[in-house]
Parts: sequence; C-alpha cells; structure tokens
Amino acid sequence: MLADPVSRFRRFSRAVTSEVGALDTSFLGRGRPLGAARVLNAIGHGRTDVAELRDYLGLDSGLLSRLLRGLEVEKLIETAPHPDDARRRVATLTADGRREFDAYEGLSNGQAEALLARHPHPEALLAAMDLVATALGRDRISLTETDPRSAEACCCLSQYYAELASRFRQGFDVSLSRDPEARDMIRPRGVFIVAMSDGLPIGCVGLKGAGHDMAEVKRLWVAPSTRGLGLARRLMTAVEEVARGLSITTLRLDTNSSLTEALGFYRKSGWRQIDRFNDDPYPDAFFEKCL
Amino acid sequence: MLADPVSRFRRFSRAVTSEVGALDTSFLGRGRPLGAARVLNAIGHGRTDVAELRDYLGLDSGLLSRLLRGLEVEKLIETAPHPDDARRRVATLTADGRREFDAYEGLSNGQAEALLARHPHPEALLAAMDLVATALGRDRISLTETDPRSAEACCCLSQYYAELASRFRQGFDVSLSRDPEARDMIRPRGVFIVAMSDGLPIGCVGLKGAGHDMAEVKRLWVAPSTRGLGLARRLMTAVEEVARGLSITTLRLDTNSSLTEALGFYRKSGWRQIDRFNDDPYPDAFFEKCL
DNA sequence: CATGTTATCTGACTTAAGTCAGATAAATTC
DNA sequence: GAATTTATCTGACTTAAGTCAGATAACATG
Repeated sequence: MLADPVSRFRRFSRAVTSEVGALDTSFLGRGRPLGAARVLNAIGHGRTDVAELRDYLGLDSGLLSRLLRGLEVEKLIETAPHPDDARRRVATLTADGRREFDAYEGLSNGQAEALLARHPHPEALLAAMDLVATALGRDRISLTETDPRSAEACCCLSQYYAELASRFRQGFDVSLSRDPEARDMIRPRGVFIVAMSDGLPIGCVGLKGAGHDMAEVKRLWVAPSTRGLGLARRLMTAVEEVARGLSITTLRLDTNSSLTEALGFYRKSGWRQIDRFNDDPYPDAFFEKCL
Repeated sequence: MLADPVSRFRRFSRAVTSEVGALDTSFLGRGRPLGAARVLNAIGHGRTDVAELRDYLGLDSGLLSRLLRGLEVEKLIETAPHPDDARRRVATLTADGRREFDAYEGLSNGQAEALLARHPHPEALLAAMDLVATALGRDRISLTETDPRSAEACCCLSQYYAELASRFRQGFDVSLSRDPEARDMIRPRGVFIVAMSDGLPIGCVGLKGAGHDMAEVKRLWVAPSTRGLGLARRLMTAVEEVARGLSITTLRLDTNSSLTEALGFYRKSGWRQIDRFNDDPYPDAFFEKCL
C-alpha cells in the first residue's frame, strides 16, 4: 500500500474498527448481549421514551420491546406509561440499573483513559480525534440558544479566552476587558448561541442588546478542529436572524487585527469597518453591519 | 458533556462506530452476510491459507470451513490442497470472485473518496486520521529491510525530501545533494529499513556501507503523525544492530542545524559532534558514534 | 508400518439479532 | 360514541454467528 489518500483513509478505518470496535463490543464484558447493553446505556444517557430509543438505536419495535422486557426481568429498568399519553411508555433505571450503567460508563472511561495515557501527546491525539469526529458528523452540528453561564457556553468561552491570551501580543485578561453581563445576552435583550456536535460544544456567538435598535455581536468563536467548515458563517447568520427578530437594525462588533481570519471573514460577509466605539483596551478594529 | 479528555475520546469513538462502522457493515450492500464478505476480502488481499484466514479473521475452524464452502458454491473461490502439505488448503479467487472482490474494493474506495471530497481540508483530515490510526495501532509498527528503490522506501524518501525543502532556508534539491547510490544501502554493503504500520510506510533509515569498518547513517525520517512515539530510536537501534552484524565499528552521519529535534536526538543517544567530513552543500552538523 | 499429530471438515447444537403479521389499548377524528 | 390512527407488545418465524465434539485424511516419528 502506498500513501495515497484512499489507502490512508482505509487504514484509518481498519484501525478504528479493530480497536474502537473492539472497545464497543467489549460491552459483552459484563455478560450481557450487545443489544441489551446498548439499550441500558441509551436509557442511562437520558433517552427514556421508547419511541426515542427505537429511533436512536435503529431497532425494530418488537425487538426493542423484548429487550426492554429482558432488562425489566433483570430489575435494571422500570417502565411506566407516559403521563401525557398513556400509549407511550417511558423507561427509567432502577437503583440496580443505575449501578450497572455506571459500571459500563466506568469501563468505557477507563479504556479511554488508558488509551490516552499511553500516548506521549494526548492533547495532539485528542485534537486529531476532534477533527475526525467533526468531519464524520458534520451534518449533525446543531445550534442552540443557551444561557451564557451554562456549562457548554463556559466551555467555549474559556477556550476563546485562552486563544486570545495566546494570540494577543500583550496577552488577554477577561477582567480588564469589557465583559458583557450575562443578562445582556439573554432574551429579550440578546441571545447566546452554542454550536454542539454530538454533545461537544464547538463554537459560540453572543448578541448583546444595547437596548434600542442597535446590538453588538460578541464572543464569536469556532473550535480549531471545526475551522473551514463554514460554522462561523452559520453562527453569524443565526445571530443576525435573532437580531432581526428583536427589531435590531444595526449590528456592531469589535475585534483585534491580529485575528486575521476574523477580519477577512467580517469583510467578506458584509461588514464595514468603522471608528472605535468603545474604550476596551483589547480591540483595535471595529465593524458595523446594517440588517 | 463537557470538553474533558474522556468525553472527547468517547465522542470520537461514537462518531467512528456510527460512521465508519456503517461503512464496514455496508458490505451487506452486496447481498452477502458480513462473515462471507470478510472472508472474500481477506482472500482477495492475499491471505490464501485457510489457517491464516482463521487466524486473521478470528474465526472458529468449523465456521470458516462453512463460509468457504458457501463461497465455493457461489463459484467465487476455489480451494485446493497446499502443494507442500496436502492437509492444508489454499483458497483462491475465481474470475467471478475477483470481480466481486473488486466491486467491494470499489465500494470502499468510493466511500473513502466521497468522505474526503466533501471535506474542505482533506490533507488536514488525513493527517489527523494517520495520527489516530498510528496511536491506536502503535504496538504493531514493524521494521523491515527493503530495497531503497521499493515503493515503500520511495514513499518515505519523497516525504523526507519535501520536508527538507520546506525546512531549509535555501530549499532542498536531491540532485545537488550527495544522494547515496541504492546499492550502497543494500546488503552486504548496507541496508535500508522501513517502518510500516498496517501497510503505511511511516519511517525509514539507511545504512550506507563505506567499505571497511566505517558506515554512514542516512535518511532517518519519521512521519509527522508518528513523532514522539520513539520510532526514531527504534529505527536507529535497528540500524546499529545491523551495522554491528556487518562488523562496523564507527558510524557517522551528517545533518542540518535547522533540524533541531534531530540534533537533540543524536546528542542524547550517544553521538558526538565532529568536524565536517564531506562537501555536501546541505549539512552543517556532523556526528560520530562508536559501536 | 504402526502410532500419534496436525489441518480441515461435518453434524448437532446455542445464542443473538432481526422480521413481520396481527393483538391490544389509548388517543384522535369525524 | 363509532371509526380511525398511533404506540407498544406478543407470537411465530428466519438468518447469521458461533461452539464443540468427533470424523477424516495427510503427515511425522519411532
């Protein structure tokens, strides 16, 4: 085999099917067939509706029903009719089921840790894994409005600040910056949008209402593993849409000229450079866009 | 889920089991169960011995036997006793089998191409995949002696030259360098060793015999995706071993001071810096090691 | 050449997974 | 409130995968 792209891709796919696939199948390690283990795990991860389980796991209705019955006999789950609609059923873990689920989680986490620990550069490995995972699942990136103080938002923001700190010559200290108040980025004054890819926050943007027909776009950030996929544009479009809904006619933003990709992105997406409009010490470039 | 290492790892593993796993299972796309398809593919990839197949696919002897019978009935393979030992059997593809195998290959290649094509930075994606694949399978890196003109060797060398070209201020042109003759790196005068990881060449080193008890180490290179895993040391140890076997007592090498990791590596593994010993325009640092 | 060993095969199982046609009961619609 | 739709369940299957104890025939060794 030579190093042509397709061979490299297929080598990757052999490596993961034999290694990660083996991890997956090792759910058998607790003496339960894979099907039942998958159902238990899905329930533990909060998929309680039977229809949702069927859909998520891609199982036939009869098969899932039998698997649920099996777990019920083992006293790992309980099922009850849905409060709103007694035709539907919801499954929940019993105390025993929770223990069993935790055991599976511990097993998976342990294997992940072991694999990461034996690598000399776990951060590089994880960055590569993020990139691959995002590439494989990129149709499934979803944007959701959240509180800017939520765990997902903080996860993005801390990476955003860290990146500014490493890219600004003078470093970056949030407390010196004009950090927007959280409630300025919560409806009705503004919004905060996080991009999620299968549970991992990979980008964000905030809209800080200025009270009248003007608002500021803040904290636009995309994870390094996701750059080049057009996520910044998607986030910006989403935030502009919200702004329009809030009857905002003019958007502003500030940035720093060392963030060259950002400058280029604003210019080519309809933003116009304007004079400084605040006294924040970090930004040195200011933009405006009319909606 | 937050962005802690274990969650990121598990996200990766979900992404690949659902995507790549689906590709793998799509062997069903040709109306044959996975087991039979795997056997056909293994045979197509040159694993003809029944015992080898059993070992490689991890199948029970009875099960494999039945799968082979099935493929034989479909007229995709033929089996015959092994010429050296009539107890053993070898399986070979018929013309029909070859066609079917090629169809599977085309399918796999097509899916790989499609996935790469829809990514804006296929080279970055492939680099990440190489890194992950090597990390997962790193116990299975094997060193083999090859002709320095073989496909694997050329694959390493061309990447090596490209890297020198990008890292030397003045660029790099092989034809201006003292390119060792291939036969100087073939036994009995020398050797050329390539590191392979599941079919992909990921590193190399040459030993150029100088004719008496002195030899030169040339073309030590490790693929970027593999750096930090100790492969350079393994290659160097292997080449030193060969040198000892050839009754060589002193090794020399030349390098360039812009390759800082290399300099550090030589220093910490018993090499001593010496005066220039050739007039090659590229190197500016020279080392020696007594065995 | 008798004996034990080895490689593969056959027969008789088990288990997991999945399919599909109704059955049942709760909601929804007319 | 009768008819229809919806969500889940049950029973009766099929297929794939795998296990294991011999059977068979070729080879190896004394």
